[in-house]
Amino acid sequence: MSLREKKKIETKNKIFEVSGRLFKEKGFENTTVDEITKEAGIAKGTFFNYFSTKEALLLYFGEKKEELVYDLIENETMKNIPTKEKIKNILICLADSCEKDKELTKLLILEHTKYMQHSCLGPDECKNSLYRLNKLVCASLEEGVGNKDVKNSIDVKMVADIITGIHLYSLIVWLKSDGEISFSNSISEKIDMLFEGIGN
Amino acid sequence: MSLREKKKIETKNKIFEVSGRLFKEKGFENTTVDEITKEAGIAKGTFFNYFSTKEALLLYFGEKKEELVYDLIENETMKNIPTKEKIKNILICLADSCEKDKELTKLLILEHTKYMQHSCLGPDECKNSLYRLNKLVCASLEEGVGNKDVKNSIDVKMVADIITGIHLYSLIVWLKSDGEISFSNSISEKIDMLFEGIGN
DNA sequence: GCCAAACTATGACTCTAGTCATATTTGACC
DNA sequence: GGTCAAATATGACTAGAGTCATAGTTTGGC
Repeated sequence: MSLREKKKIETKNKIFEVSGRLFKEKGFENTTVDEITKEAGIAKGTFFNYFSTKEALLLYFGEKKEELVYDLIENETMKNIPTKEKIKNILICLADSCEKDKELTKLLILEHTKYMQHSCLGPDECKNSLYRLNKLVCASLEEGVGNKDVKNSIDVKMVADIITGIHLYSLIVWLKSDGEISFSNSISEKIDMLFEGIGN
Repeated sequence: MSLREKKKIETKNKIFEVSGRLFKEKGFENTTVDEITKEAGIAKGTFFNYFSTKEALLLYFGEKKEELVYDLIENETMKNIPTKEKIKNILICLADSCEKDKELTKLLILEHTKYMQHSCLGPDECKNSLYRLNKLVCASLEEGVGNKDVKNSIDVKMVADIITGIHLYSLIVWLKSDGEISFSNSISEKIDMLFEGIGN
């Protein structure tokens, strides 16, 4: 590795490390790019050579976090268990990961909502965690139709959308709550309802 | 009405009118508060006497829009029809309203997400359209349990959350699409699935 | 009509994200 | 180890949201 490459990685890590500390200390909004660069010992302009906006840095934190959780989820999808359990497990993995850092989760939801609108990326290229979840659920459901765990009359994509929606709104309710609700518990019960139906 | 009150209403309307035109012409982001105030013939500081932030103005547009749609929805809730149909109708009303101005809907989703996090308002005081929907659906479901349209073993609040989630994610998918999808159609099918269940 | 208090308008100012022309550093080649 | 081009760093600068001390207006009581 060349000196140039080494320095680049070092600087990016320095920004990541310093900003992580500052965000925890004073929150994302109350930390300025000026502070980050001063603490990191670089010029302000340099920051923007590494992250196109302050929000892009936040998304980078999100990516790092997702790398971890999607490894766990990958594992779950391999298992040979009933479809309902598999989908529950996927959602619980995600929920657990969110529960580990509520503040970051809040900020990321906001950023993802923002980028959802501005980016011209279709659902497929988009790195957004929701789309990723949607595709995983879709795959599990297709498997479920094959296994006869799931009615074969349904439109798999539509059900994946329902489940993604359940995840998203449960997340929002949990974020708004003061910690008395468990995100993963509430998700699990909702999936049961969807499988069994609510009508008489 | 005193002169003072009259002037206040006049100024607020002027801001509303001018900004509505500018937002349509060049979009929300590309319109500055400076431009709005110049066109409206007031000083910049005055703007902030009426709307605490530029985003608050956007939320005001949202409120005006919601006033209209919630009148229609109110009507639907009065009708004596099967619970499933009633809930579908509520969601379709909302969807139709969103479909009338996609750009505004996009911006409002973002603002609501933002305010969801900052405001310390609980679900009850919050004007957020999602919470309002949630409560309406909750009421219809309770009625449905009474009518035996809906299983009485279910947790009504939880099902209302599922339905709100379906609405939210369908909205997001529709916003991202290039108009080929109909928001209200997709919602309707999803509600059928929830009532019938997807499991075998 | 006059006055003080309450309310409203004003625009210069601050704060911060993001830009960009310029300066510095690095690496490849001779 | 000198030279050039590409990559990277720099910080003065711009733009736009939001603040606030001050100036101006309205009102109600006398």
